[in-house]
Amino acid sequence: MAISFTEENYLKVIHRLSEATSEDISTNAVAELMQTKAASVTDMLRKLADKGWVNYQKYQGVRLSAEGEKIALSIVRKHRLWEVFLVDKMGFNWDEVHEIAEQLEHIESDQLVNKLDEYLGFPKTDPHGDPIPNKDGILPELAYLHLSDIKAGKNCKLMGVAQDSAVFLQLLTKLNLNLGAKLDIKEINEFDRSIFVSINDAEPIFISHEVAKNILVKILA
Amino acid sequence: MAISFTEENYLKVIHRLSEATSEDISTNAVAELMQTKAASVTDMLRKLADKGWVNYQKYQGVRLSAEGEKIALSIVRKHRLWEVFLVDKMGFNWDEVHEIAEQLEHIESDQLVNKLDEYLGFPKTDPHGDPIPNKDGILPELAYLHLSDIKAGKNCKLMGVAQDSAVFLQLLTKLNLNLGAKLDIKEINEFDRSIFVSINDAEPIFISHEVAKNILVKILA
DNA sequence: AATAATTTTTAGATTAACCTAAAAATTTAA
DNA sequence: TTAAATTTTTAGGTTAATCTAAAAATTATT
Repeated sequence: MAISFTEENYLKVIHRLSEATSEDISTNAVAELMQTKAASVTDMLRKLADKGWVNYQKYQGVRLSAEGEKIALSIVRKHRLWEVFLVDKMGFNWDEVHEIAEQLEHIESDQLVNKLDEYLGFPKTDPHGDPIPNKDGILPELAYLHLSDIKAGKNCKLMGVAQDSAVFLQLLTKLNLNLGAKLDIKEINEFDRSIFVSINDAEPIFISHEVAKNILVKILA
Repeated sequence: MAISFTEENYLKVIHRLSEATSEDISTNAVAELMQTKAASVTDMLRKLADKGWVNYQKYQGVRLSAEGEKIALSIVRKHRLWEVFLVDKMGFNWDEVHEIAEQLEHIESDQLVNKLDEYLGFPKTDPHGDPIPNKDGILPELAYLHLSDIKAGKNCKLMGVAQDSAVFLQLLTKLNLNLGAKLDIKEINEFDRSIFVSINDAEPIFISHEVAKNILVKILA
């Protein structure tokens, strides 16, 4: 089924918003990222739902279907591969490539994308460190970051631990710091480098720098 | 002034048709190449004329303005550079690249085009042997053709001679065959391969095959 | 030169993507 | 748990690019 430029951009935006939350995406959130009006978004969501690329119930928000997810990931893949091309081969700086990649991501040719991937040496991330989905739409496992290295204001997800001593793991359990937990870093105290963080949107608590050093996270897009 | 995808394609098609003739381009000719209907072409020609990219009088056909020519050449440049990229760097065959280049030619970034040009080593022709305009829209000088090898019906321009014997050059002067002369080949006689040709739009005269062999020309765009 | 054939243009619709303004549903707050 | 605020949808239009059918202009033919 044919897809337009605009439809691709909507799917991409819904995908981006979905990475930051597991909730349904609101019409207004899409409108803001698409730089358009809510009424236009409503029209488009109905159309995307008709085509089977999103699940949408009016007033209830939207999320990508499996098919829509696949399309969105292929656009992300193209965008990020072209960014690598622009920086590594064309000599652009990392901060100059976004707008050009926004255009290139719509070029239609699986053959080209796969040849480009090979030409670039199958890069795992784009110049901004964002992971590049492979040709099957799988995002590569990235090296995780230590929670202690994340800046205030970032959202991240708990992906692992750096030590598995019983006392440490028991402490994590007590604090509700389980695998997959969403961490919203509110503030980092200069004094003792302790972190004021909201876990799964609960009331923020303090975590010591020592604990944070041993928590592995990934930043949510 | 902003230009759409479709407008770019119209300019490109008008440019292509103009290369084959010095006459105004008909609505139907454009419609055929654009794979659209004459009525749609009429609408678009009016719009392109409003924007100053073509000279158009109804029922009289169309030709590119200087501004339109510049735009068309920049699209041709991008198309042909991307074709070189696809063949030389991506490993496509020369017969696989046209459709992809049709998409890539619309990517907007002078910086990218010029970096690509440099990356490819400033190629003079695309994989099909078509010349690539430089960044100023100038087509590189290609190896000239012998007038004796041009088909009837073609227009060309006298660019040089293949011998500089005095008697030959004197003959040319007598026939008004000077550098830069426009040659309109009306007919080629099968019997002695002599050519019936109009020089600078004057009444056609006969030129022997022997003379034609020593005249270098380029086909007019 | 008059008529026939062809080409081109006009007139009036259609589709995709957008808009504004008003109505309806949902969420928040009193 | 109503009322107020906010979000979302509907209704009705706009613009770019297209279409078909009919009218007008041009070109070709007798």
